[in-house]
Amino acid sequence: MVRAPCCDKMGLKKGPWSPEEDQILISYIQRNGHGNWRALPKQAGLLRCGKSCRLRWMNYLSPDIKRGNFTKEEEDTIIHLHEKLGNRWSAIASRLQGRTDNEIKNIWHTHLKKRLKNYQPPRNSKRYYNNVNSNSCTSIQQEINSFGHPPNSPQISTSEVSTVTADSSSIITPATTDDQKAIKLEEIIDSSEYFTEMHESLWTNELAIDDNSNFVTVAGEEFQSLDMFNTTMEDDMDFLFNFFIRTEDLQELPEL
DNA sequence: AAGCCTCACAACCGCGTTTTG
DNA sequence: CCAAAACGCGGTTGTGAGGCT
Repeated sequence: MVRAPCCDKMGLKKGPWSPEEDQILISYIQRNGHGNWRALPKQAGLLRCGKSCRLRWMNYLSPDIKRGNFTKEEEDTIIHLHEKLGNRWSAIASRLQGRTDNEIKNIWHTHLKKRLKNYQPPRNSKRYYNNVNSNSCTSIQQEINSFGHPPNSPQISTSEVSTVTADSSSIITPATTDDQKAIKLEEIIDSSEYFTEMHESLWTNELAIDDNSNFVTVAGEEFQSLDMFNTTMEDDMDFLFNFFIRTEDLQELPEL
């Protein structure tokens, strides 16, 4: 592959964008879209390379971008997804509405890495999930909505509350008992399609899925196996439970 | 007040992948 | 099918702002 000459070799401008340049780029894209980044700067009258224009638009000017500080919930999600996906910043960004890969990469290097630096997850961490705060509930719901969710199943709503039924759709219900907030995982995905077996057991104040004791979660006890899940769902369940564990762990992380 | 240091983040660079002719 | 062009990603750097001495 032949490398395109870099901007300075073509006499193009580099460095920070001026408000005037921003305005030209915004106006042009609003009028014409951005079908061809290579051709865009010339057509728009910008002395920038297409790559620079694309980056400026994608990372800063696009109206889809959410500005402002990351919430604790977003940070927790990033930490979890990084654990799951590694440095695949764009994949992480795709699961955080309005955040760019560059932004996530930056916040990882400047904030979150430090936050994790002195933290070692407990060995043999207990795979129970209890006493989770409501923000985490929301995070989990967002995660499940955006990850591994079967195409036809409904999205999870924070306000949804239900009881288990044989054909219930995926619902995670934040259940509050006194000061405790816990997750009651009632049924994640339609059992007939995504689970080889799904017992209709019901828990409150703990995350638990029962499969005739093959896979049991009780506060203080570890999960035992994922054998109950069929292969199409296994990765997603692995993700889900890792997330529960991580979220639990994260509650012990020091604040910045 | 000045100089130095640290931090945050926008932007660049190089390379792999995908698209196009 | 192939080469060139374009795109997109992740690592890295440059720079301005703010804090500290």
